[in-house]
Amino acid sequence: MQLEKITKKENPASRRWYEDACGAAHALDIVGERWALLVMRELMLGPKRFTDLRASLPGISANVLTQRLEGLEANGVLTKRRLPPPVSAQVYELTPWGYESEPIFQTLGRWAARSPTHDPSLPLTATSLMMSFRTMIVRERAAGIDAVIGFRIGNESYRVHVHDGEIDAARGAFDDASLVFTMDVGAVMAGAVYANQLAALEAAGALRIEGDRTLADLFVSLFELPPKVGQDA
Amino acid sequence: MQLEKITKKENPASRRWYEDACGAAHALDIVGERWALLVMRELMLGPKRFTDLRASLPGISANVLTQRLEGLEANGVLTKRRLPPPVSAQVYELTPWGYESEPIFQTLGRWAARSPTHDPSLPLTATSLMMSFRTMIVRERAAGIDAVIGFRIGNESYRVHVHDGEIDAARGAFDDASLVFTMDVGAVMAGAVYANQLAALEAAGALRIEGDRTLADLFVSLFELPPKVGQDA
DNA sequence: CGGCATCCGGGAAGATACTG
DNA sequence: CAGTATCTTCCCGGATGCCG
Repeated sequence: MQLEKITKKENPASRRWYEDACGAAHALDIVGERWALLVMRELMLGPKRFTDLRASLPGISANVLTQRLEGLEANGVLTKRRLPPPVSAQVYELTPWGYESEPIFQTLGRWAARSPTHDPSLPLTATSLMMSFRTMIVRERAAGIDAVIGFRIGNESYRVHVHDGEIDAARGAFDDASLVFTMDVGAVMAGAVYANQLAALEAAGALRIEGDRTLADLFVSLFELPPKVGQDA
Repeated sequence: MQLEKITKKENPASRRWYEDACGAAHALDIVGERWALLVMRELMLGPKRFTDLRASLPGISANVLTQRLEGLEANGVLTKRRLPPPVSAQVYELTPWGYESEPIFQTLGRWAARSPTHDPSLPLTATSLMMSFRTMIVRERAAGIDAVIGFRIGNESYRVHVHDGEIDAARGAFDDASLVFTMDVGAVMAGAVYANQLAALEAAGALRIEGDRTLADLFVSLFELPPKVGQDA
């Protein structure tokens, strides 16, 4: 008789999940594997294709990305869709419920921004930058503003709409923008906003500003990071 | 002998960490490993000792728990503390910043409660139950209430204070409670609250109610789960 | 080129046993 | 009670190769 490993291998429910009715535990069953949340983050501003996801997440390997996409699709977080001709490419898109995960990123980000070990000098994807705007805006400061701002980051374009104390961000064109920022990588804009380096970065040539310069100065003053641990609010 | 410990953990650019300035990514660097968030969850209502953590997290092995506690301590999320005599036991306690992670559990839980694959029949720790109260309370329904309720869950005691539309929960005595629920496991109370089974569970002997029964009926009506995916709000 | 499937090495997680 | 020690299993990361 093969009395080999009858342990728990046979029990499929037991091995790799938390068996816990707690909502947070179930969330971790779905998105707790390595890279899963970052894949979702990169899809928060609209569908992307496999290769673009890989490019946004340096460090993820193709097979892991495949596994995560399969798992997230099986759990109803995203869907695989084929664009109509002539594009005819395959893209991955969050489901409506998948898009509802944004508050998870906001609470994680707000909490970790206070971490003593957070290093803001690391690279930042354009998507992360846009999501940080939505998270870190100080509503009262933006209350009276209604403006459209364009961003060129590498070869991507983003349209940012400030209105009613909030921020909308979308990938794509920004014909109606009254101000356009151009830069190579998202970290530049993060330095302008969160380290008050707008003027210095423009002088250094890392950031180009076209259009309403008063709005540019105003925009970068709308945001505020939570204080680091040990520093009082 | 000491040359055994050539930890590659020090290599900054290579292994296992997302290299991403995004706050959410940094949060995952800290709490993204398996079990880390659940360990923190079990500490959200106050310090616990190693063995109690293990008991609350069936499935975690001792060595993994040791590693998580070390990692979380190194990142300033919790501290190891020795209780003064005569208890003289070692406990783990969240730092103030560690306690600030509660919104992470709330957003994760609220999101996952809508999941099509969520199974509320799994076991639920007492801590999870208390945190679900804090998350799922409908403020308007609780607005006019000020009451103290005691819970005996297994051999643990919890004091729950409903006031100003919110819930405070703490481990420990509840001398001033006007109502006491007694049960073996937290899942019973979850059934009473979230599946409207209060009367049935009491009749079945799974739940004992002492004190203000009107308050008991009122209490279980204060909470509401978000609708499942596919069902309208 | 985009989207995987496959194979491999190393390390993290899991189970069990053991110690101060 | 509070963890080590050890061994096994499995996942992650990287490279390669297939197929439309």
